[in-house]
Amino acid sequence: MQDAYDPRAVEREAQAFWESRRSFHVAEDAAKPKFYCLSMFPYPSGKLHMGHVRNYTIGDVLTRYYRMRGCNVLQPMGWDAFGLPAENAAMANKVPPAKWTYDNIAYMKAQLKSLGFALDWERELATCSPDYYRWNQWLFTRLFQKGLAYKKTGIVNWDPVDQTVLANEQVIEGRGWRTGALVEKREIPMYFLRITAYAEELLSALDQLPGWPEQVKLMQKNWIGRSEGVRIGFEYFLENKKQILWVFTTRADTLMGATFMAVAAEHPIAAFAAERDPEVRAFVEECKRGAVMEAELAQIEKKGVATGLFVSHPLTGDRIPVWVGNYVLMGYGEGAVMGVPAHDERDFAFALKYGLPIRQVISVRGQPFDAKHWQPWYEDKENGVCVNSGKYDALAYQPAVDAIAADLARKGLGEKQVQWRLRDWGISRQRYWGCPIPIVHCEGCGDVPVPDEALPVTLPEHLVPDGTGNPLAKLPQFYETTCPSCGKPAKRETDTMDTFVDSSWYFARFCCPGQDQAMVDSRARYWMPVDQYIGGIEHAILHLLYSRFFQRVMRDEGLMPGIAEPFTNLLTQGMVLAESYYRDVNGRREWIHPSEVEARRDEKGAIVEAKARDGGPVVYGGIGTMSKSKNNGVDPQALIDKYGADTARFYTIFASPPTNTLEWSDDSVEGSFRFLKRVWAYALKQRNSTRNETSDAALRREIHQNLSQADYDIQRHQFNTVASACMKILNALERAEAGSESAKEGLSILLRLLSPIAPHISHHLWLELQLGEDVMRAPWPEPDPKALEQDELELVVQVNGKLRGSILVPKQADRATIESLARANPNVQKFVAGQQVKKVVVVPGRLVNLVV
RNA sequence: GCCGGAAUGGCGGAACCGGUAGACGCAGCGGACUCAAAAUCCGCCGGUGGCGACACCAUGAGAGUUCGAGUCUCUCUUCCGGCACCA
Repeated sequence: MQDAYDPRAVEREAQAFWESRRSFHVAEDAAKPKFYCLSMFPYPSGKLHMGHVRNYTIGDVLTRYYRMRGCNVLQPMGWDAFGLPAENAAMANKVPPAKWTYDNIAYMKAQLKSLGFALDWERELATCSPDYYRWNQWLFTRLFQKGLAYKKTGIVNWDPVDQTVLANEQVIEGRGWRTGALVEKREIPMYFLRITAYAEELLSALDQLPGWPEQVKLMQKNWIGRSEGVRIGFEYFLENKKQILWVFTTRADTLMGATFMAVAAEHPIAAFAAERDPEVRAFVEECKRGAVMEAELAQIEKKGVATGLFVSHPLTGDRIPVWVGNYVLMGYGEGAVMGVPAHDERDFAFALKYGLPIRQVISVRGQPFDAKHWQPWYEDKENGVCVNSGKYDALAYQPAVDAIAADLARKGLGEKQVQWRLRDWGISRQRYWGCPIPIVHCEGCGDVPVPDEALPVTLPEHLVPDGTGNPLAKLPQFYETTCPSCGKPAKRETDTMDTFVDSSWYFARFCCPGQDQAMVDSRARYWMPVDQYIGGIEHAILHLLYSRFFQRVMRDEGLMPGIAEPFTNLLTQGMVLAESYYRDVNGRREWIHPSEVEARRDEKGAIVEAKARDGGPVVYGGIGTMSKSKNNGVDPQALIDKYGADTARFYTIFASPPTNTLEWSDDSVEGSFRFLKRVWAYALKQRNSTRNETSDAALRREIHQNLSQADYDIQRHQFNTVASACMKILNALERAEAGSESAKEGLSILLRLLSPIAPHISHHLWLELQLGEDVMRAPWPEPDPKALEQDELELVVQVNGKLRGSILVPKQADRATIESLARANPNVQKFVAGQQVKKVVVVPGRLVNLVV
């Protein structure tokens, strides 16, 4: 055994041991409980970043823990390999996205191996491989035939200079990222997946997911957004033909207060009015500029223009003006809303701005209406009753809604309706580096899905995009084809799928390596659902919702009968954050890596001034996620090279609990390395000491107390305190005599506790001290209840809730004994002196509180 | 703007159910070893007052519930994540 801890040698040796024994390979085994532990697969962006190291270390800790607990654990790894960054890199370096992606995969795979993760590499997959994406295509054609995939128009960001569709990320302050041109909205035909058909189930099933964080379930619930309301029709005449403008509202009780209508700029009424009225046309045009992001739309100034059209109120027949409003979303409800200024904050502001009438129809506690001191009565469904509403006066919320809905129904101008916020999932992307949508457009037959025997539609891998549209659309060899139905010349669809499609079912594919006849096979029914899924909180809504949707789609295709939910337990890892700095170069931000910046801070730690190493001043860009675009990523490779994988793993676990954000700090890594060196040194000391049979009760108590706590902590996924427990056990061992039987037991416990976090050093020392053959296969240590027993307990004594002393009491002491011991404490007497004790609170095993 | 989350020493964090606030570690300070440095080891380490025993203050701000609040309730502030074409 080497005197000094040499992580490189230890890690090379342990990894060779695992490799030679295929230690991480697993197969279906009916004799053991299965445990499918999955971390979100990475996008092969180039190198691993700290978020990956954190994510996969957490997964590996659980994998190794459950193995030691006797489970058959599957932990696979793959690559979410399609996506925009590959195209950007291609443009920058003139290299095809395929080559860039495969090179990155090779590099990152080597990095993952060097970190010693217990991954079954025999199941590796990449979503850009035809073996994988052909099943995207296969499933899509099934959904298309069922009507669960369909075509309609969708709105995209359009760069008028590059003549290309931009991702939201490529729109910077309303302008194209490469051209700087003002971005426009454009409607184009796209394919959609009918996720709304599953809205009800996706919502109600959240209640049966006890293993998911409440936070994530709530976010999904709000995203799906079920609301009950009334669909109301407002009649109008257009060229002497009766038409109906439909709106949806959750506050039908305020219908009598509707004084205007607002429609989205994309609404047919707006288009009609724009044809006749230049002012409306100009406004609609204005609405078309700018990006499509909801976050942006929600923050713009609320503006509108009157269309000159009027509708009639379905109950009173009053004439109501129709406006176009830039705050009305075409994608939600009917793309039109009724304006009730007195009882909606946004309508109120709109009415004040444009001088529209405000009519109070709900009253809370009889307060009179007063525009100057308007309160959001609207919110108060509990206490409000109808006023100024004719026959509905004095009705509360629900009776008013019921009565109004019934009256509307009688006229054919309304019905109760359930409305969802969730929209169907537009999957078409006008991009090259993605899974081709398997559709052929035929003049005679329309949109024809590619038949199974012609799948996959293979993506050519040699193209280099240039930023002006999809190169597939310029490649006749790709798009020129014949119709599968009639055989005549036809054009292949050149859009590719949203990469979220790829990641919505990869977990099932991991179960079925080598299967080339089907999307998944019976092995998926053994492994699925995933028992523990681990990934960033930023995926709380979209990725997880799409996966839940896909699992149901696969269930309904008969691929995995009865399995509705893909992930039984979910751990949402916090993000790894770092500071960022930039300087302005010709109006653009040039991001400077934090390691190149020296910052001056005030006494509270806030940054007051920052300078780049080359001397120029830089602007503090705030703390945020590590990202390429902000050039603030910390390369874990440097960490591994300097300290080894075990230190990198131990640090990420120890630095903070997994669900917290982790603010990167180089300083703290040193302590983790120091700890591992001390473990090494202690093991050496124990190996060289003379053995004896002594049992050390105090040492055993301390070790088993920490073990017991660590076991609880690992089960509740608070891994940072498991690492702390390892340190505490080592501290205890170092204080005690090294040759005793208890010290030997303590080291054996320490190495097993440490092995999921720092597996290489644990593996090495386990062998070196002849504690067993392979620590990975050793049983997880159990706390010994006998070691935890104590004859005397220390109780805290408080007077009026303030700590005044402590007492030592026998374990079996009764209340009276404890109370008299507490009163006898001198410091307690000082504070009780001369006052009457009104009450004594005794918390067994903890404290006594005297109330005076 | 909407939805979700977080806030505890100089820093990361601990405190499981409402019961000793600051475990464990980092940084810092003092010391040992050394010609010296690194490494290692020992000690101190929230603030104020006090020689000291100890006392008072302190968990983003303000209120409330309680014998007792970092933990529960309400209001607010700041920061982080998501908002449907980044993955």
